[in-house]
Amino acid sequence: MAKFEEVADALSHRVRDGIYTTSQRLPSEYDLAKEFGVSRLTVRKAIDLLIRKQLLVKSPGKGTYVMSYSDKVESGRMGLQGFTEAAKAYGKESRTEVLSFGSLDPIPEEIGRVLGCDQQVHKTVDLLVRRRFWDEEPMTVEHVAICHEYIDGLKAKDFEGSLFALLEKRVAIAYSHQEVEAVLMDPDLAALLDGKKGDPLLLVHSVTYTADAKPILYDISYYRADKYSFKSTLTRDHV
Amino acid sequence: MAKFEEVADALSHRVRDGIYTTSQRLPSEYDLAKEFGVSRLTVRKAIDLLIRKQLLVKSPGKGTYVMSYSDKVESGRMGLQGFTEAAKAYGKESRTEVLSFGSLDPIPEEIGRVLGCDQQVHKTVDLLVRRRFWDEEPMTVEHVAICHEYIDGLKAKDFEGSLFALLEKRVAIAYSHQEVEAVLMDPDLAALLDGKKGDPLLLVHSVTYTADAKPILYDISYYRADKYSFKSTLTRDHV
DNA sequence: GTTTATTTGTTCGTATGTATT
DNA sequence: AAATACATACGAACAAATAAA
Repeated sequence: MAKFEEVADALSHRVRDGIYTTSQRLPSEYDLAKEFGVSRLTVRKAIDLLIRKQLLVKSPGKGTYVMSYSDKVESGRMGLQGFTEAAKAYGKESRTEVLSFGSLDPIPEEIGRVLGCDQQVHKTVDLLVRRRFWDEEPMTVEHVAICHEYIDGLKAKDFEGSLFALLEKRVAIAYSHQEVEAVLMDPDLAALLDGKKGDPLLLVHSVTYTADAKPILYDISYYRADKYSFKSTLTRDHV
Repeated sequence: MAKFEEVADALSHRVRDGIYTTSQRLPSEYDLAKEFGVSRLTVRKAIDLLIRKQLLVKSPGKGTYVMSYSDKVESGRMGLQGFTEAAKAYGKESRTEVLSFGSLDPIPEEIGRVLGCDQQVHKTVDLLVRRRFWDEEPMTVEHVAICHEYIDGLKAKDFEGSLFALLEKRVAIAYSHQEVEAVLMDPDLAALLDGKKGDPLLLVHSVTYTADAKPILYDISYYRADKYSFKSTLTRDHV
């Protein structure tokens, strides 16, 4: 582990242990550098990391403070993660049922455009449909269009766990663009999600990319609104 | 403007002008440092800024790449901003109607806890209810509980513009915790939002804080789902 | 109200380590 | 194995913002 990560670890433990608490000012960068026996730049990198993790905030000329947070688990605090990983973080059981898996042909126009099929001829895209349970209650139905190259050789049964964990054995996942809408349940979804027509749903479209900005998958998911919400922390960048 | 911001500006212009395009590798940090006549650290800071702004992505040992993005405007790309500011960024007209404004008494338990009224006796909280239009269509109804100290002396009429702009004259806004849910419209909201009972709505709770992590306001907003969605970019932090 | 001390912000130069091709 | 590119780390100095004397 790098030095600045060790310092960041020590600082975040102090926050969790209550040595530094919400709204309290941390020691100055000079003092922390002296205490940890590192340069001030290293302390600044450690603090930057904890700001990116949304644990601290800074104010020029004033100091560094612990960010307020609720006791509830917030998905945004942990960055991009899949359903299985989120469930584990909550200490909940999750289970996944593969409803269908196979080649997507023909490829719908929007999916083809987003996944870059126009730039690459003969590109194959697979469609995976899954239903996911949270503590044995049906929570979400997802349709995932995945570029074949990243899941070549895999079978339906292989997708019963975390898709992200599976993909990361083959490719570095970097980021997702996500859009959240509210819609109403139709009869098909009602049957799958144990609800009824007209119930509220969160509809989430997302596209996930590699570190060199190549698309990996296009996901359309429906979440039961009474069981799921999206949390995030937005910062005001003075740009 | 600092040097690293000038470099960041130049780089982002090159991205917008298509000199560097999606999935293309940028010149190395050394080369950019030489070209701009600055140290490599300055280039790294510029790149870091553009990564925070979600314009670039890096991969160790490989290089720096332009992040894929859609042509659509994304609120997440611009960080924390209010309705008025978002409308301006879209080039849309927005209008705000103040439905009510006055002291909130008694203060509901949850709001009091979040705004820190338990730590500070005799704290006053005001309630502001507004309806907001987007291109002359009713888009959202918001209930905002604001700590009185930040809006002392202001009148209902003062809240017809951007609340953030108003607050920033008095206090530095740093971040918001936000939660998005899907719910159904009730008759009261239907009348205000020009919809009907049972239409889908996005319900957003948010709490906004200062840079030293003190709460400023608690906001509960209802957005017409057919007119509004939340976009964000999540990154996979390898932590 | 001005000065002074504190704290964060910026920038350089330099060296070495690690990951990828 | 070598070249390239990013990652980490140190020391030093000055600038800018804030708060307290």
